[in-house]
Amino acid sequence: MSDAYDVQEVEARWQRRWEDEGTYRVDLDDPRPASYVLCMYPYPSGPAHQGHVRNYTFGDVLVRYRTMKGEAVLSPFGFDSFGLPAENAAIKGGAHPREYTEARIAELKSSVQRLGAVYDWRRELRSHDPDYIKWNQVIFQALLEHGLAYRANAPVNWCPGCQTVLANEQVLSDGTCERSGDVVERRDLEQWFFRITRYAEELLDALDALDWPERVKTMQRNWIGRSEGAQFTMKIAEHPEQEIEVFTTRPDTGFGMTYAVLAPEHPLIDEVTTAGQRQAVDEILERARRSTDVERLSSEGTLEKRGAFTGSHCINPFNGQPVPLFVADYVLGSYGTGAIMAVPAEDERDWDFAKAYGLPIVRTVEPPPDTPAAADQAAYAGDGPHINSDWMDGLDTAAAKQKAIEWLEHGGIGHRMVNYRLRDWLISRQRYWGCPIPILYCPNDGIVPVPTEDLPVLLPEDVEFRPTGESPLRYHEGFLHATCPRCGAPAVRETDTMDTFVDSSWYFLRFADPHDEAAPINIAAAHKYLPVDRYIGGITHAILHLLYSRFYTRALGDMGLGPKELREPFANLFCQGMIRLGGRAMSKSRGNVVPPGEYFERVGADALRLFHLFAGPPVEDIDWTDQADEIIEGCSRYLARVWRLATDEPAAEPGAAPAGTADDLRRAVHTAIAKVSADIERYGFNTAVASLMELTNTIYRHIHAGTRRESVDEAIKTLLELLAPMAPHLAAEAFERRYGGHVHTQAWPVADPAYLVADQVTMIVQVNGKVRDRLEVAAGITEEEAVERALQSEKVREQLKGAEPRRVIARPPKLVNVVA
RNA sequence: GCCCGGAUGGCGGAAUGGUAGACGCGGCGGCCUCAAAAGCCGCUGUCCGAGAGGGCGUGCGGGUUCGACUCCCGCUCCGGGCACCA
Repeated sequence: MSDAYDVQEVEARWQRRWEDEGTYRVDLDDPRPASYVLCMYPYPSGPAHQGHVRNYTFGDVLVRYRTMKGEAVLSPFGFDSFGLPAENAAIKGGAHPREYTEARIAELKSSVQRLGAVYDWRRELRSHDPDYIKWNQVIFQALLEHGLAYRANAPVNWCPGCQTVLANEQVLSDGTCERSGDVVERRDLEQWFFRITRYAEELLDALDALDWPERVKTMQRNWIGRSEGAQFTMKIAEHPEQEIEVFTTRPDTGFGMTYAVLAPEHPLIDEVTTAGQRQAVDEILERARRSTDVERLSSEGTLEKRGAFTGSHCINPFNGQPVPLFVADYVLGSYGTGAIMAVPAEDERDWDFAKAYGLPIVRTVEPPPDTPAAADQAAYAGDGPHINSDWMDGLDTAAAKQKAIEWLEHGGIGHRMVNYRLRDWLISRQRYWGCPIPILYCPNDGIVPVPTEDLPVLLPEDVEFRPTGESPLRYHEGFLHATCPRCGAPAVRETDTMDTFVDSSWYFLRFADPHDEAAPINIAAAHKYLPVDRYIGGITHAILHLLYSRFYTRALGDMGLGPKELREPFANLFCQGMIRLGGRAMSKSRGNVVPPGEYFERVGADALRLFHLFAGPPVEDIDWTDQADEIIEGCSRYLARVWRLATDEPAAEPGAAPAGTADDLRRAVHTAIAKVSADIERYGFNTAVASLMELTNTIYRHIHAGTRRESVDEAIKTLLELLAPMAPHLAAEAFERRYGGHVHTQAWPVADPAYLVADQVTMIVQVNGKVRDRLEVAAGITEEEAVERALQSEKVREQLKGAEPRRVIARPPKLVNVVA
């Protein structure tokens, strides 16, 4: 009888041992090849839920696997500890955000450790720590110095629920806040921005080479939204001294411009509006101001109310004709030049608008016959021969574009232009629980950065949270008042804090040397570990965090604060599927979490880990159904089966002859090594676990069949090694008891190709593509032999009924197909 | 509307164009036991058949191929992303 496996005792003991022995600590002078496996650092919302468990299990498998492969794996952990929930708790009368957050961190850290996931805890990092705040602020000032941070007045997204402005990336396409779900309002405010647009082109171009999920790359491409075209100026007929600038992707359709449109935010509106049109224009401006983005972007509603003639005209440079100048809210002030040439024949929106206002439509591209466009029922935006276009007539779209741009350039009217949808990153937040923006406002000197030696600017502790939701910093006299470091005058401190995505945009660089006192990033250390080799997290961060981090990595490198040649922070990205319960993503805010605690107690961390690895392909979402508990039981049963195998089976006789080289068991072992290794590399954890189960079944079958003890012993040893990354505690305990030594410091087994091929194989014999017989043949069977054996088969002869086969396809030794 | 994913037993899911359903869950049967639990062994897509065996079968309709879950064309449904960005 095997000793009972005391899950609680064994798991706690090994966890302590890995920590005490520093098994997973790495240092700069480590001679092993360095690598970096990282799970996205979490917002500490309390004890782990199954989503965390799944994420950290995947990461831990890779850390342990790569360690056994002989790498020095950097595996750090930290907490994205600033953020709104802590402040909301305080507003509701709870504890101070710091106490609240630190209590949640303790809970999460404890459940992560209980899972048996291994980290170099010396490197633990929390974004609300004074040290991290300081370096966050140092970076902010470097960005300011390099013109990458600036303050500007802009129409911004204001979330009434969160009582703060949001970045564009935090507003969903239906115009609601991604966090609170409230409808976002537009406000004109002075805010801090990071100039991410300076990197738009590079951020887009570099995507191609990244080993990331294609859909994440596509989402980023869409978000950056590059479009190529031309920008040119048009004279205003009634105001010859003024001109407007427009951007178009279709300069080839210039002869079809029958009107032009200014965005309601355009600075020239006042000047070009005639007295007679003043009222109509003002109504549009008023409407646009009042509108939320949702309404403004909605394609619903009558177009008649969405635009107005300004009374002025501009001159179409292509044909010299005056065309009416409108103002309409379908043109955005924040994209391109805030003004467009309108070509209704080749643009759907312009078509609708022209129809609504009775404006002329001139085709410049011949629509294909038998289309709504050919019947003058719709715009045609496709390719085709140009018409009504003088010197572009007959050209296709690409050639016409090229010629039009050259024409604009020669005439000094305009030039080639690339525009991006991406806007600068608005980082100000009117909240308390975030990193203070280290800026003073001086009546004499204006915007003055807090001197580096005065950093960090920390949050005052003695604050009062108002039920109005306003930031308490605005009312904290001690925080608010300061002295201008330049002129000594009384100055006022910036009370906005930074978006928490600023914190998460560089933490992975800080992890390389999180206690460096000289700089935010230790460049030598960062150079050694980065880019991250395996970055694992949810798809929810496809745009926000991952785009900002790519920007920050570049900006830091260019400013000399990070490795200059490091452009991409995450060489490989893996987005695990989420866990759903009741049809919705499992999350604390939805209140449908299944805490892992009871599983730790009942079956242990290993069984829960195995469940997450086995339940389905890691990229896919999984439903936490009633079956989950049964499968977890099954995983627990499987581990018990391995335990009995390791503790009941007699070990090999000392000095006995090595296991036979030709036996099936050894072949099964090496097949499993190859399969499990390849599966771990490609995140195929579910099939890796299946192969381990298969190997276990095979070992039992061999024991019952009386296979030599030495072969069985060898197989069990390899099984435990392969299992070690997935069920680290049981594998370690069983291995130590049976073989002595620490399984996690063993070398990862290597498959010997000699054992991957059997000498006898089952050959499939088909007649007309249907399996009719299976024959045992030598692996090296020749084509002629294979065909002969197949034709001799009783089953085949029955099927053929004496007829001669018309054709025989042989793929020895796997298959022969007889075509009758 | 546009762009991606996906659809396989009762369930989760496996399958470089070559035995569909690995592995597991659930179910059924057997062994062990006084009995149960645990464990071990076997069966488990579906229909016909006592059996041997055979028919059908990877969302639907076509096609390519000796051979298609896999490739191509056209749909249906589900999930996700984008959607006045000129």
